[in-house]
Formats: sequence, structure tokens, C-alpha cells
Amino acid sequence: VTTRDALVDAATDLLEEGGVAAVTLREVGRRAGVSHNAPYKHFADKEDLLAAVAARELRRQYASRRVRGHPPAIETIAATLRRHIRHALARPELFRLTYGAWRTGSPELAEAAMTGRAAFIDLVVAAQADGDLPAGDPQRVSSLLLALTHGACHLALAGHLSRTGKGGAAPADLVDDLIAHLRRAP
Amino acid sequence: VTTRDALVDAATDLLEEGGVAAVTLREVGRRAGVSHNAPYKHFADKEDLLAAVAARELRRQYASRRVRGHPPAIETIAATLRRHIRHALARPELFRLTYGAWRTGSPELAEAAMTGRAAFIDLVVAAQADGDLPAGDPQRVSSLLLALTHGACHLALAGHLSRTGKGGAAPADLVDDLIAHLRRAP
DNA sequence: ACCTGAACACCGTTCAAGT
DNA sequence: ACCTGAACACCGTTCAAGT
Repeated sequence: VTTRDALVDAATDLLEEGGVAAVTLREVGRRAGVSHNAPYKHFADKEDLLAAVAARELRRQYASRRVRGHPPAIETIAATLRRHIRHALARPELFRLTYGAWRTGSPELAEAAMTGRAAFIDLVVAAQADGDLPAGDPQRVSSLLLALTHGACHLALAGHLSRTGKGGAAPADLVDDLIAHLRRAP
Repeated sequence: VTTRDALVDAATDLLEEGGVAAVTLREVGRRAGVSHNAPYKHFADKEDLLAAVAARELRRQYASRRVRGHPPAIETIAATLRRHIRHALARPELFRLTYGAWRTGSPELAEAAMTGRAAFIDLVVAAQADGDLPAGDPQRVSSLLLALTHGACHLALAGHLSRTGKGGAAPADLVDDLIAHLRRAP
């Protein structure tokens, strides 16, 4: 285990424990067993360390996306989005960091995001060929699905999707609703 | 202009200028012409001040939502979501703060959010009666529309909706797409 | 009721120095 | 090449004191 990995591990743990404010270079160093500014030998600054945390998370999510067998593409899409939601709700801070805005255009982060998106667009193309998704620019249909999934997670995490009374809807319900509507509207 | 308002003004300006990290109680006080800890006489702590910023923004957005005449509800819905997008893209930091997660359950903030959502649900009910939106729990249809709008803004601000090549889609395009699909799928 | 100034503990970052 | 310890400027928060 390299020092760099230990630093990213510590930062990830701190993030999930107490939000981005709890990620302190000093505490990161302490947990990794190095001095409070050893991080500067591996990362330009605090934001660069956080970008590494986000990039690793993106790569892990993509790696876990492998599918057994060959179910219809639309089912793989639904499963992918539901897993995305599960991850977001289980580790909210990591989700917010990973898909938040970056002032620094980290190439590592940009490339990880690109890879995942390209694979998803391929699935949309396949589902369109199956007649399970409406025709149209696949990248645009893909954006529609991802934007809804993303927004549902954000609203849920912000408490704006509360399941109070009858009208509540969990993020996964909204994804199901959208897919059902798209199937009916070619 | 009360001191409290001046503090909220200063905090709002700082937020939009340099993100949440730039909102410093010391600088807020400086800009408001008071000492660096006068804010503590009006707000419990920094997060409470930020909650006041977010709550005021929510109230302003709701206040600007008044409509002349009586166009079909679905058009008012589209216009509302488009204005939401315009605000988010124009003032990204304020958008992220307003709809971000809050560890502190500020009642002022919760109430402002509730008011806006209730008004939107009324519009959805009217559009359903017009046959312009599919039947189903209005709160759930409303969540679908808001989640997509929200997610599209977040993706756009994070640079994940880049208009490169042919496949790019702006948030407003995605909202139009969703509404078109919903109209066709009753 | 509202504000000030000093003080405390903490943090990001830099720098000279060590192996 | 990687790490340490001291140092600097800054910040959130508290407290005693002022009007």
C-alpha cells in the first residue's frame, strides 16, 4: 500500500464521516501515519487530493458495472441507474463530491467520467435498437436518463423527496416511472 | 436596511464571487461595515447565516413566479422550469447552496421550500386535468419534472452535459424532451 | 439589544532542512 | 524521491466588556 493510496483512503473515510469540511490535510496525514504536510508531496493541494478521491470512486463504479449474461439493454440500463442511486444514498458525501463542480479541471477525473458515460451511451443505442427507448440522439436520451437519476438523488439527499403521506417517491420509483413513460412514447 | 439584511447581502455576494469557501464571517462583517463577529448576534453560526441566504433565495424565486393571464398550465410549468434553469446557470453557487444538503434543519428554509413545491403541484394537477400530463399521483409527477430539471442543472454545472459534437443537450432541451414524451404517454 | 476587541484552537500552505 | 518541523496568515467561535 503506497503512501498515496493511504492518503486517498483516509480522505475518503473522513469525507463520508463528516462531509467535505471534515477532510483536513492534517487529519488525513495523521490517519495515514505521516506528517501533516506529507500530502503535498503527492498532491498539489487539498482540492487535488479530493479530485483523486472522486476519480477513484468513478473508476470503481464503472468497474462494478460488469454484467453477467446478455439481458435486454433496457434492463441493464435500469439496473445501472438503480445501483447508481443505491451508491448515492449510501454514501452521500462521496456522491456529492464525485458529481459536484470542479474549479480544477483534473484530467484524471475528466477521463474517468468520460469512460463511464461512453459505456452508458452504448447501452442506450442497444435499447433503442430493441425498441425499448424512443429514437433520437442517443447521447441526448442518455442525458435525459442520467439527469433524472442524478436529480432524484440530489432531491432525496436534500430532503425534498420526503416520503411523507401518500405522494412520496423514492429516486428508484422516479427512474422506473421515466423508463415506463419512455417505453410507451416512441 | 437592517444589519441582518446587510449581512445576508454580503454573504450572498461572496458566495457568488468565490463559492462557499469564500464566505468568511470576517469578510462578511467587513463588507457589512461591522466587526468580524457581529454576525453572531444575528445568526447562531456560519451555517445558520448560509441557511438565511438560501431561504431568501427560495422566497425570491417563488415571488418571481407570478404569471400574467391564464395560459395552459403545462406552459406555465415549462416556463417555471426554464426560469429555474436560467437562475441555476446564472448563479451556480447560489443554486448549489439553495438545493444542497443541510445538516441543520432550518425551519425558515424548510418552510420556503414547502411553499414553492405546493404551488408547483397545483400546476401539475391543472395540467393533468387538461390532459397535457399523464395521470397518476400529482406529487410524484411533480417530483419527476423537478428531479429532471435539477439533475440537468447539476450535470451542466459539473460539465457533464457538454455541447461538444452533435449530441450535446442543454438543460432546457432535456426539459422540453421530457414534457414532449409525457404528453405523448398518457 | 447590539456591538467590539482580544483570545484560543485550528487549518492550508510554504520553507528550510533532513534521509 | 520522500518526509519532517517550524512558521505564517487566516478562520470559526467564545468571552469579557462596552453603549
